[in-house]
Amino acid sequence: MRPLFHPAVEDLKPEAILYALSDPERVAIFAQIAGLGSSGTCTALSNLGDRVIPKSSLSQHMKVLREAGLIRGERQGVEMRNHSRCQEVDSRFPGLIGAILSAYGRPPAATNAG
Amino acid sequence: MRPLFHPAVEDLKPEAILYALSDPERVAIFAQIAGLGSSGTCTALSNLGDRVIPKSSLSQHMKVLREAGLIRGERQGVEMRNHSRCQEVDSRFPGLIGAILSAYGRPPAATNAG
DNA sequence: TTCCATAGTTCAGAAATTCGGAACTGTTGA
DNA sequence: TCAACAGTTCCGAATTTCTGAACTATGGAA
Repeated sequence: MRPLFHPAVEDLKPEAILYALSDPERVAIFAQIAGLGSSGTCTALSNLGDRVIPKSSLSQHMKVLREAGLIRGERQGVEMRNHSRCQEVDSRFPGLIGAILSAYGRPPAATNAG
Repeated sequence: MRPLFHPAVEDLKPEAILYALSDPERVAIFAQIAGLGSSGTCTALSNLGDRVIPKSSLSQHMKVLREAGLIRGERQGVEMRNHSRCQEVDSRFPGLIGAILSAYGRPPAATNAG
């Protein structure tokens, strides 16, 4: 398995972020991770909505979020701890994540994306 | 040719807006329309970037922007006048368009999206 | 060490989407 | 009636997405 790729803050691309968050399922995942403040495992994120996301699909979703720079994933034992990169993204694109989450009716926690 | 579809403000979907603006070519088109303040024809929008967009592709792009509720197109004689729906979108999702255009390095005019 | 369970990734084929040239529609003007 | 023009629709090729199955990696038990 190849190591996970995480873009540097200066390499963040708005199109990747918008694309990643143009899928409600990914938004639910991201909002959960960002809302927790802490990390979350993939498995814990697989049944947020009205269906159970197949794990191969979930893995793809996580990859899209990761490569857009929205989350950081690091292996911890058997599982993967995912946490949001809201502050980094916000430093690069101020207000973007907040506006997006608000539009989805998922008001961001001030400490995470404000 | 079927009549153009434009969603009502209350039917705007964040996912459609983010998807539409996850393509830099569409962002360029939208920014041009929004920035003009006035309307623009499709043809005038076809060579904004570093390539000429084929007109069938351009037509698709316009459709995506239109159906996301970002622009309104109305036939005027032979051509189509397109104008932005920034204010309507902004009334529904405050700050969203501004944050997105800013992230793309296309600061929105205050009168159009603020 | 070997085996098993768990967490997540990668593979691969089917389904869906996107791209763009060619054909078409609708409007204007000669 | 015809030609020119603006934009849409069609349709086949290329790309992307989806997801079950196979695989990798880690940890714990025997």
